[in-house]
Amino acid sequence: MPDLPRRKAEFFKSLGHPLRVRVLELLSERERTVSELLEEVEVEQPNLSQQLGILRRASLVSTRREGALVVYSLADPRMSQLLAIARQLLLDAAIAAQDELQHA
Amino acid sequence: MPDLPRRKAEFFKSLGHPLRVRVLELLSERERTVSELLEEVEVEQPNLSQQLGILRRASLVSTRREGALVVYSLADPRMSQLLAIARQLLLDAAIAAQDELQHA
DNA sequence: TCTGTATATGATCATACGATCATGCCCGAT
DNA sequence: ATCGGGCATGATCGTATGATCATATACAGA
Repeated sequence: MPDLPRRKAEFFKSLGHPLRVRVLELLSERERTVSELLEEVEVEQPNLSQQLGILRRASLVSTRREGALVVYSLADPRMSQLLAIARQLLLDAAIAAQDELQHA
Repeated sequence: MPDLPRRKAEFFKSLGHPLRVRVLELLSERERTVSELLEEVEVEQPNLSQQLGILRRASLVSTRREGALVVYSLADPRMSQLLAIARQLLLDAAIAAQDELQHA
């Protein structure tokens, strides 16, 4: 079990990109093929594929082939929880920032 | 509420560094002064301070001055939860990887 | 006010990351 | 067998990030 902080940082680093976060949120709803993802996320195909590769190598997502298509899904359902907590945290922080401004 | 995916990516990006993760985990236990942190984390002072600055600007930690010292603490207790989930996720992934090797 | 300790900031430089383009591979259909 | 769609990979290049060094600021005590 070597170097947990480092592994954890790798993990979070993989989450540190708007496109990758977007993909994970889409996959939180349901699994999708690459083409489906491609329709939702205004980027070029190689770019998406590159980012999917990063998520794959970080084991955040898993894939299976379905004929000519490749289906992506979350590797662990707790990823959804994690994203949800992050969302709440951010929303509350935003509200707090609002309040700051009000009282300034 | 502009650009939530982007903000979320910024958030995770802030977590994407071994030293910063380490600091957040130390702060999960209890608040600490910079010097206390410095004793635990084999890096030079300016380096630590730089990373603390990133955590501060991302509003992941808050600080207060105590005389000559500066005390750091988590800005939101849910950060601990989030780190805990990440830890579990990683541990399970590691175990799964082990099993793979066993059966290979 | 001067000094030392605690912490932060700026500059520099090497490395890592990501967008883009070109190309390669896999698969189903003809 | 070959052709076209669906996806992945490699190369290149601009930009962002982080380690390090030098220096600045804040504070306590003398």
